[in-house]
Amino acid sequence: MNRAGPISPRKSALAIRVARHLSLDADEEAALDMLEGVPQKLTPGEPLLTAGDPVVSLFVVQQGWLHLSNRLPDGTRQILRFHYPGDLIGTSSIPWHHAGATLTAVSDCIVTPVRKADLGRLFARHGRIGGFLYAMAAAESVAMGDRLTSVGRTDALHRLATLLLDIRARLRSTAGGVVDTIELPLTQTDIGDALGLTKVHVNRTFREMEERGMIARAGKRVTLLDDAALIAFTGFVDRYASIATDWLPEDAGPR
Amino acid sequence: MNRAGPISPRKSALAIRVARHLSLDADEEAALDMLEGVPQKLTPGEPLLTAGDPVVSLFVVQQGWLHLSNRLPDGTRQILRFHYPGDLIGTSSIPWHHAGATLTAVSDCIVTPVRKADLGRLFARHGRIGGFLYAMAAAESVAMGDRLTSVGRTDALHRLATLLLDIRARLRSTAGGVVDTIELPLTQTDIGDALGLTKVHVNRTFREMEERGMIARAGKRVTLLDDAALIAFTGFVDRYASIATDWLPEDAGPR
DNA sequence: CGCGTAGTTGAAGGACTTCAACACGTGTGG
DNA sequence: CCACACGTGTTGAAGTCCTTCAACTACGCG
Repeated sequence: MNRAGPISPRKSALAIRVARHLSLDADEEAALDMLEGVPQKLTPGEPLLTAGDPVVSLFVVQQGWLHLSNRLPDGTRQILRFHYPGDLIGTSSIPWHHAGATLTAVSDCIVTPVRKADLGRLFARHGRIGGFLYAMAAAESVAMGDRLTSVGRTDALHRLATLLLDIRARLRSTAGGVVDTIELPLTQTDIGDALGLTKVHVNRTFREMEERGMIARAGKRVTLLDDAALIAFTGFVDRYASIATDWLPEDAGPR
Repeated sequence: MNRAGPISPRKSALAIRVARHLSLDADEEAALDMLEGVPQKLTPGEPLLTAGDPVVSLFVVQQGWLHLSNRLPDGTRQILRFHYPGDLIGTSSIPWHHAGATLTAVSDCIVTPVRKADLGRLFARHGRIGGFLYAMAAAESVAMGDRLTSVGRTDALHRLATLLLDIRARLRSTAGGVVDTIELPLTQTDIGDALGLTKVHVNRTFREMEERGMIARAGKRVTLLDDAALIAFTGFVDRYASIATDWLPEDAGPR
């Protein structure tokens, strides 16, 4: 359960994220440091967890992108969300003993396992951290609601524009600085599976965005040309910009 | 913050649900009993929380249905999920100071407020309960993923069939017994907003389900005629049947 | 160089929407 | 007590956005 010292001397991306939102005492910090297991590498397209698999561990994304997806009996797929460094993933298997959906690496990834029982102890002993994880989950749930709204109620142009803004917002919040060019490791098929469209129509929609001067493309690189216009066009709201923790007690209190 | 004794002497639907999954000690039980405020009534169509409103309290559903929705600039609406007795709602406002989406009563409802700061204390002091709430949120998130998959990747017939099975499953898990006739308080416009369809097409789809012998209708009452066939048709999975808590410590431990 | 995957484009078809009208029930005020 | 308004449900006809099918091109890698 300890992290392998020589391999990864750095702090976990999750610990960093928690610490950015919550001032931790020594106990809490130690608990977070003990939480994750040995880092594990994934290559693009490699599944980490398949729906139905028995699960004893969740994972923390340290590097790279993954996506969470469902597959229907007829083989079609729906991508539910993308995950980035600092995300706790596999949470769809918490309420059951088997995975509720499939996790797949999009790019080269490094993830660290978190045993469910260890997460349980973290919740029981360091509930403020549990509260923060709850807030993170709530934010992701709202973001998924935005996606559902986009897929259920808008046309292809709006869906794609929203997705690009969403990805850009996530990259900004992890990369730190301002990003306006996105290096997309996704295929157009992937994008279609996220938006509820065919790859053919994704392609046509990209072209239309280009013709309208909304984006510029160069291979897998996409540049958003007019931020303000795109945000006005889609009504996009950045759900990751901040996570409130002022509803949690200031300190951990007596234990 | 105390429940008004004479008005509602019964246990909260949330406390009942937690106790069904977790064996609580006296401390935990007391904390749950202190959590909720004075019950509040809602009439059908009445908003409880509108996206953007400042929020200091979440709510527990004691009676009735509500739905969570987003509204787009052009006035169209997407219903994200329905909420039933025992659900903790308004969680989409936890990560922020303003509501992330709108909550509206579908039928006559009774809800009890939970102040965010009180929830924070519950997480900090009784982390096992926090863990259970986390698991509940994860299950709801998976259910929303199923809805997204349905809307993004299936036709109207599958979407409606899945929604009916989903509603039926929720009613079963709260009502206890087996239910095969559903009294729908929803308009066809509501259903369309949940499925990403127009009310016109919802109507045609109802008719087609009837013609195919999948359902029978009498006013707002819908009967599912062949369970096995419907489940096979949709690939429906009941996400509410059970919530695992064995990843949490057996007891609260020293505090 | 050849093979596989991803991207691109055209043409035809289909699922759903839009527009429009009417039916039905319920509550409300003249 | 009927007239009327209003929300909901229902149905038809026309239109549109997206899919399907089918090529063909571009790119990367053995």
